[in-house]
Amino acid sequence: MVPCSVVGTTKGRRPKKQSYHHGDLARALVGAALELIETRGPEAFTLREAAASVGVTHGAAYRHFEDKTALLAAVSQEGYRVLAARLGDVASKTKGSSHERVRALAAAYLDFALEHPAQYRVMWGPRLNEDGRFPSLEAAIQDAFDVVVGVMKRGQDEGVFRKQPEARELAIGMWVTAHGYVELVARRRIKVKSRRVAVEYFETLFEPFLDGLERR
Amino acid sequence: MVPCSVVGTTKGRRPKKQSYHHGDLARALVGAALELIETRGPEAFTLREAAASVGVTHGAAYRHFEDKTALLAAVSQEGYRVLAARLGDVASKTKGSSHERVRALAAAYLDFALEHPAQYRVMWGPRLNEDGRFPSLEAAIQDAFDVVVGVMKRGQDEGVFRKQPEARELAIGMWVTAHGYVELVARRRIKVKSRRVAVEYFETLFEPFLDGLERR
DNA sequence: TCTGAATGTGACCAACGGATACATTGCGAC
DNA sequence: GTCGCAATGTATCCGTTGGTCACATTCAGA
Repeated sequence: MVPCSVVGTTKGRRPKKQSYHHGDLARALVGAALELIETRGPEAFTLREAAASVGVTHGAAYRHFEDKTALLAAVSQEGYRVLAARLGDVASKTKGSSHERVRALAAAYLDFALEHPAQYRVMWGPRLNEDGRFPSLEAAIQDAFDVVVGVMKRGQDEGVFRKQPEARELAIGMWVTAHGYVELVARRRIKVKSRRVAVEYFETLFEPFLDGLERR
Repeated sequence: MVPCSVVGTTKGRRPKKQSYHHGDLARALVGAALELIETRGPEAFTLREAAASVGVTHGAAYRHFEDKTALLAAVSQEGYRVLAARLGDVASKTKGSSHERVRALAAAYLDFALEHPAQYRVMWGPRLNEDGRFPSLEAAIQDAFDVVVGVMKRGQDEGVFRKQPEARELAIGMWVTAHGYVELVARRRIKVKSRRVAVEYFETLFEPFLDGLERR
């Protein structure tokens, strides 16, 4: 499997057509799409260019993706998969108080979003799940979200966080804040010099929310 | 001026070509664009259709807008103009404490965003101000933002809100929260039955932030 | 009234997303 | 092994879109 190219290894080099069949075109297309989106922006992204960049006619893409939107959904899903993995890592490896865990979680979220701004925009982009298309994308989003809910729940179980509202609501509050902040930074409404500064500035904004988490 | 149609009066009826020149095509196009965007979504919006809907060739649009993006920028600017007006209204007319004024401001923001979800998406859409195009759009955004800063400043002057961080930062915190919330609602990550419920739910999420505003 | 600037038209272009008929290939049944 | 079919990729076509340009029409000021 995966003879020619894998996600992240699609750097420019066209596999020079060693065989009629590609091997794992679906994955290669997602990789190419990711690269194009990150370099030229989601708006400029075209199916044809993605196909060409892996050495294949644009028609071939339709064997693996129903439409352009479906390919974008795959890119989005891949993003949520990586995000969930990172969040899960942070959640399990962070020692210390639940407060610190939440802070680390937020930092990981910001890091991901600011490292891959274009992909992040796809992940929040056009209505990808209109009428329940792409249930696997929906699941990937849920996975990422569940990590946050888990951390909140743990904080409650340890008696550090308040028990009302429920962990789910606390997680939503955090998501609202982090995402809103990312958007304002990405759209240059908040100007920060570096990613590190962005995270630091966020933490001061985030402090009231953290205080609000405290057990009453 | 404005002989044929004005923003908001472009309902379907084609002005049946009474004259070769339209009169105020720029405004009419923005109105038509708004209507199309709100009905079919920003992605499906086309310049040609907007031009056709006001009874004009698509080429004519280019006499008034450099590009499709420029037309979208105008739609966005119109949105910020209305938003700023509404916020200004609420800010000046709300009696009571500064807390209540901030709450009312947030409610007005949410109302606007949830009333015009598609336009709101354009307002946060593709990178419209890349490299400082559309300075007037930038100004419109600033106007809306300044209303919020003003309310925060007033709260500080009255000694109700803390003086650190500055009013500007407080306003940003509020913007982050409100916008993040709008996005989660619009993308159905937060499910609410009605706009009223959406605003109510927001206020519970928003409470910690309001508490954090308190003078120390 | 005449004339140039502003505005709208119509034809044209390249690129895109999508569909379809056809070519090539891998793989399981025999 | 080889045979046949399903999977995959190709070539070509189509309608639509954003954008340009030469030309037509109109308006307004001298």
